[in-house]
Amino acid sequence: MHTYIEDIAAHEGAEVTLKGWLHNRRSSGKIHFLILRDGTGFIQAVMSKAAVGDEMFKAADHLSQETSVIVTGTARADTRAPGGYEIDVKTLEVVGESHDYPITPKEHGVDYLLDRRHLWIRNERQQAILRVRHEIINAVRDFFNTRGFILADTPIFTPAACEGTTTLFPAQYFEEQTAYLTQSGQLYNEANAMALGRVYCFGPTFRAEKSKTRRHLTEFWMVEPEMAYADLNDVMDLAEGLVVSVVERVLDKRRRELGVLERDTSKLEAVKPPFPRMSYDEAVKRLNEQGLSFEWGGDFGGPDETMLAQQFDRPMMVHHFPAAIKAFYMKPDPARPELALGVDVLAPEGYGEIIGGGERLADLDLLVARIREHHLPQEAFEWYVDLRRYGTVPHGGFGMGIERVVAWICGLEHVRETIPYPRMLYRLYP
RNA sequence: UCCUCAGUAGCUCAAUGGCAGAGCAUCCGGCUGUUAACCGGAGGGUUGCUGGUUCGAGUCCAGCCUGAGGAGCCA
Repeated sequence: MHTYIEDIAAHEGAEVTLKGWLHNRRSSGKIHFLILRDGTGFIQAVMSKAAVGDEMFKAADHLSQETSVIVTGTARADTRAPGGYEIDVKTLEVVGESHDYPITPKEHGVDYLLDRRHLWIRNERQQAILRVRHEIINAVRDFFNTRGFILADTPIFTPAACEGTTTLFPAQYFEEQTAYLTQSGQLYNEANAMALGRVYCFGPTFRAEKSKTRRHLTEFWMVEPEMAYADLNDVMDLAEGLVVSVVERVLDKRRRELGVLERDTSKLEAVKPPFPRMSYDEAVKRLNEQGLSFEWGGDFGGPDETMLAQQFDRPMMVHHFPAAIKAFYMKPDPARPELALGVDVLAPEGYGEIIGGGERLADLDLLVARIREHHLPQEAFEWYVDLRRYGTVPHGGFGMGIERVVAWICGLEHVRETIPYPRMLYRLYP
């Protein structure tokens, strides 16, 4: 049995064994300060020459960064310790040596760190981010699971594009057929919703876009809920509830990690319902009032999204987009067919779009016409069209990009730090 | 794909067209309360690559390579 650092408070005054790695070391002539980490936290182990004797003290002289060690000693409360506790070392055993660890306590460039991502994640800050990511994913799953949604995952190998526009990663599929890595579970989700009522899928998504920005990865994780018998308002209510629930959960369970990241939590505490909801028409008007010349009919760029979101202290929604800039499966507004019943959720503080979705096109004839207009091969979509042939109903849902949500909640500059091994244009290692 | 910027010691960065430097890391020595500990010493260089201008190029010019930020596209 050994003790995890996160549980140290329960062992005050007792002798404990910690198993971990040496994170850093400071030394004086007759006293060593060894910073240990074990994946659950960091703690300072104090080794005095008088307590352990010359031999063990000298052996600890040359312990280097990331040496794996087993330390036994007494847990002691100490106001000088950042975590409130220290260990007075009785014995120390080296499990595995570490020489010339490449990530030193000083600064490093992003490229250098990404080439050593497998080691970079040992860093306290990176650990905090990955813990928040874990909490966000759990919060998302709990949100849907406690509301009657069924997890029904969609395939990663797909026969054709879900949305004709973006580029796909091809893969050889047995003999003569090419498969593509999924760029959205959307279409399969609709079929699943017709079977199970309310569903969600949660998995990796692949986009072969040559995007080179702080908001893009080629491989990212997306959660996509879909509801039968739902309209645009139901979709917006669901998106709002999800975001509020996730932020509350992180504030509740991961305060310590947000502190490590120096996140201004007052910005997150402001994330309360209701979120402002604004039509595309209104958004265009606002942009022009703010001095950005934006023409009706275009899609928002980064600066446009930032300008819109900056006017509020919580996420905002833009709905009723021009149909021309949205996917073929979006339902047109019956009152104004040039508009699509889609919605985007924009995160505050300039983080941009975190959710995109809306009400789907449920009418058979119109869907077939749209597939033709978009020059998509109808044979590949016959199964999807079937959903309109056999008991079609109003339905809708959305997709939420996990990495963008993590970046926003953690207050990060770039989504590359939000996933253990980011895949980007020009980056496939490690 | 386009635009902008960057590339010098293991790492982070200095160096007016004129001797290649500092901090950290590593190694040696000192220190019983350090918090990216501190103090003293040592080793460490094909200045991304190729060519050009010049008495002389890390520095100026051209091309290429690699990366970053942004655009487009999207979550």
